[in-house]
Amino acid sequence: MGFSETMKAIADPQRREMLLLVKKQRLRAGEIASHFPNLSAATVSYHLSLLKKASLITETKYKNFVYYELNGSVFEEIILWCAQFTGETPKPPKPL
Amino acid sequence: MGFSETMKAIADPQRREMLLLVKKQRLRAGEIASHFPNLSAATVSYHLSLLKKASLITETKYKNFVYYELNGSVFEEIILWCAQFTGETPKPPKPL
DNA sequence: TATCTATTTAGAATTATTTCGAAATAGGAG
DNA sequence: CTCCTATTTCGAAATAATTCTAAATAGATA
Repeated sequence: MGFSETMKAIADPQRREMLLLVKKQRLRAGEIASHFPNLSAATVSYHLSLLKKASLITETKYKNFVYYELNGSVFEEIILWCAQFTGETPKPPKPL
Repeated sequence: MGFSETMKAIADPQRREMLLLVKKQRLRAGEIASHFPNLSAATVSYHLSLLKKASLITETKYKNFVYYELNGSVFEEIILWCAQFTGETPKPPKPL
């Protein structure tokens, strides 16, 4: 997926919370959903599908469970993109 | 502003293009708008206001012009946030 | 096979974002 | 003071994102 979709996925605080959950350990969809008592399982599934489309997580099916885990490599691309905006010539503020 | 607003601001490709423009040099709102022939000046002003609320750019008023320039420091915060998801224990994929 | 559990998909309602044209603001020029 | 230029704000229309319930899917178990 493209950079826009990745950033959009990360822009949502509930999806960021999901990333933190699967960072610690591989989890089933239902275990993730149970961390969000105010969301339906269908809504959590929707958010997970966005994270998966953005390659931020991967899924593995086993028995009738779906396991999700983090894919850390995409974050390195984001870091590279951000780095072009940091540190470059501290630019003394010239008068207009 | 919060992290969500910052990421949401960056998630839009037109706003990212604006960031690249003001990275090179401080520009007036009208100069930025002229890089987007398919957008009205009002729309560009709206996007710039989002970037400003996210502290990704700063504005300076002089005569009846408004100058925008990049604020690189926010990108360092994004990099720090992303770094927590990279490199941590390459995690051999265990069987389920 | 019939049924149960885990999860996703479909469809609809709600809310948020993007965009425009028109009007408002602000400062400079005549 | 009056007009002009640069930019933003307002209000409305179009588009996209989020959420739900209900139905569908898939695999396990009795």
